[in-house]
Amino acid sequence: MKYIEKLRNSGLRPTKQRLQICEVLFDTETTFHFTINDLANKIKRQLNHKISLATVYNTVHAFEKKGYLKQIPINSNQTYFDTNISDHHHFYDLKEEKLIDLENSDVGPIKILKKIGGKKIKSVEVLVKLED
Amino acid sequence: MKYIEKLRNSGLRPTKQRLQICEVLFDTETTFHFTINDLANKIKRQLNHKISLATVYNTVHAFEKKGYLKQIPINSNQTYFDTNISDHHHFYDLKEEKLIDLENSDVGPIKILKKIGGKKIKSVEVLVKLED
DNA sequence: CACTTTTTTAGAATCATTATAAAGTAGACT
DNA sequence: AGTCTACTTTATAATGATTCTAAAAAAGTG
Ligand SMILES: [Mn+2]
Ligand SMILES: [Mn+2]
Ligand SMILES: [Zn+2]
Ligand SMILES: [Zn+2]
Repeated sequence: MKYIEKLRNSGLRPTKQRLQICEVLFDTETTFHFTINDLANKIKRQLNHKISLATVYNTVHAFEKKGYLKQIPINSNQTYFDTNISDHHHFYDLKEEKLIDLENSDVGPIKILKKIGGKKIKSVEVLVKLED
Repeated sequence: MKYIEKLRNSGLRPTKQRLQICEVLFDTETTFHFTINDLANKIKRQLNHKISLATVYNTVHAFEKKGYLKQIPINSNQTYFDTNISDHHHFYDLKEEKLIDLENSDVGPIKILKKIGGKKIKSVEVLVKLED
């Protein structure tokens, strides 16, 4: 399996659940945005059995810490994650409550002119809210 | 009182609680970022009595809907609001878990080149995460 | 196989937020 | 002022996403 090494190299044991979650998350044509609940449903649908919700939470957080997933800063009652870990931004359609990728090339270069002493920039994320 | 008109013009009755929350929010030298809980504590401290938490929630949401407050898109277990309603952005210090204003002039102009049919851009918000 | 450590799991706990519904208040009109 | 109505406040309950717990299962090691 192609994810066994990836997990081992991250210090995560390649359990059946983690490998299955890898398939659902990463064996896809395109990247996508999801909440934990979205993912739990997708797993049940695709694999025809459920993985404990606690495991889904644990795994998503582990993958996020390892950099295999990104959290999207947005105000929602649920946390959104992204399988697209490239440097990119988002439209948020307020009516549809949907996220849409904005590639870095779709946004001009962003210059941060202000500096905070002793701190480094870890990420720059743009959220563009859309209305009708 | 200077907030009576403001509230009336928004279709909000100028109640004692709303006027007091206006004072705490807007009678300040500088703008600030807060959670509902921060605000409830600030009220108790500054006014020496408490306003029901439900009223604080109701009022903050009413003010946000009227445009007197902005919600800051950030992943936290609590929702952050901003009394600075100007077009501006934020640093988020991951270590200190603090928000810092980034004036629009501190960030170069942002060009959104991608368009979504039938949708208008309502806001463009940049979140710059800081680490040590 | 033993043994240790990590992981999974169901269910409970937490806690920010929202809903409920009864009591209070503001505004309008006699 | 008093009456009426719609809006607001409030304590409290309900909701629901997330985290915690602790016991059972699985993984890795030799
Ligand atoms: Mn969240
Ligand atoms: Mn929130
Ligand atoms: Zn994305
Ligand atoms: Zn701000």
